[in-house]
Amino acid sequence: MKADVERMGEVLRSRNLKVTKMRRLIFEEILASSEAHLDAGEIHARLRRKGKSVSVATIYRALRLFVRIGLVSQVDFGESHSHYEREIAKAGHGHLICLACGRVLEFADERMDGVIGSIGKANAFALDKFSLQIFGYCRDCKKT
Amino acid sequence: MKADVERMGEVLRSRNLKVTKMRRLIFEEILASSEAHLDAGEIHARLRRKGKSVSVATIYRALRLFVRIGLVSQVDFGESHSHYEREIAKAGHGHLICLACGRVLEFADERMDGVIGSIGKANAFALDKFSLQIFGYCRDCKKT
DNA sequence: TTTAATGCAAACATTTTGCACCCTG
DNA sequence: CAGGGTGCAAAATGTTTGCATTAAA
Repeated sequence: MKADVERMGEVLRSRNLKVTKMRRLIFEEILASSEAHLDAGEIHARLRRKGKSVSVATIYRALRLFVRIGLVSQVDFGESHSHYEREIAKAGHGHLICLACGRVLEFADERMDGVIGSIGKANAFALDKFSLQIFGYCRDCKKT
Repeated sequence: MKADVERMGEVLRSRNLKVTKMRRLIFEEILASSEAHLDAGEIHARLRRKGKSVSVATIYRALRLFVRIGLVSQVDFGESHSHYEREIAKAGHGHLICLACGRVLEFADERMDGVIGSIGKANAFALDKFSLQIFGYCRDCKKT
């Protein structure tokens, strides 16, 4: 986690971008709540609760930047806003979203990469990334 | 296509919903431009161009309804708004999105369903649907 | 006729921008 | 101290809602 923040510094410096207090706070918040798949509003609320007041504009600017330089990835769970998580290298990584309680589970299945690679090849696409959301009902919710 | 519109009528009637002129126009527009993966604004613009003025509220209400009753599916290409396409039964259906020109290609790969089914099982999820977007550069754009 | 659907405009939610000021490098 | 970063508030998007009116069944 501390190492991640240091890496953030390196990545920023290597691009002549500044390592500011706000960027550190925002990035740390994403790391600290990796389970939660935070959205911009939630990041704002959590920082505020800790007495760190950061303007929403700064949060959105930082998030966009983090995504652009590959520190964070932007994910969509079928809502009207995006969520953000630390960029994960794991192969075949995606999310299972419960339609009842909203819970989000991560998964990683190496078979995905193979299938997606061949889909790309079949369509003459140079692949960059993919985004897979699986919707259903989680263990607890499917009972009811 | 005409058959599809009739099916729309049946589905609506079976739920005591009304088969209105506006709903027909909106649904026909989605069918007619199935390649285009229209968004709400585009549907509004196309209908207006044809001299059919439909309020945006009606378009959004119809789209939400169509999605709810399974006539249309809502897809997300990483933009700030949704696109809509006729609900497609094809197994393992997803989209390839070109990061340069924005072109959207559909694909269907039966292997996907197997992989996704086993991911669901492994996580005790009762699957409902999935959404897969693959981002990259299309044949034309990857050259440059 | 009765009930759902529509249009309009206002309200909302999310994200972006312009600009004066501030801080990191 | 130069140039990027921040805050604020206003604007831009995208979508939803309340309410009076219209049109299916």
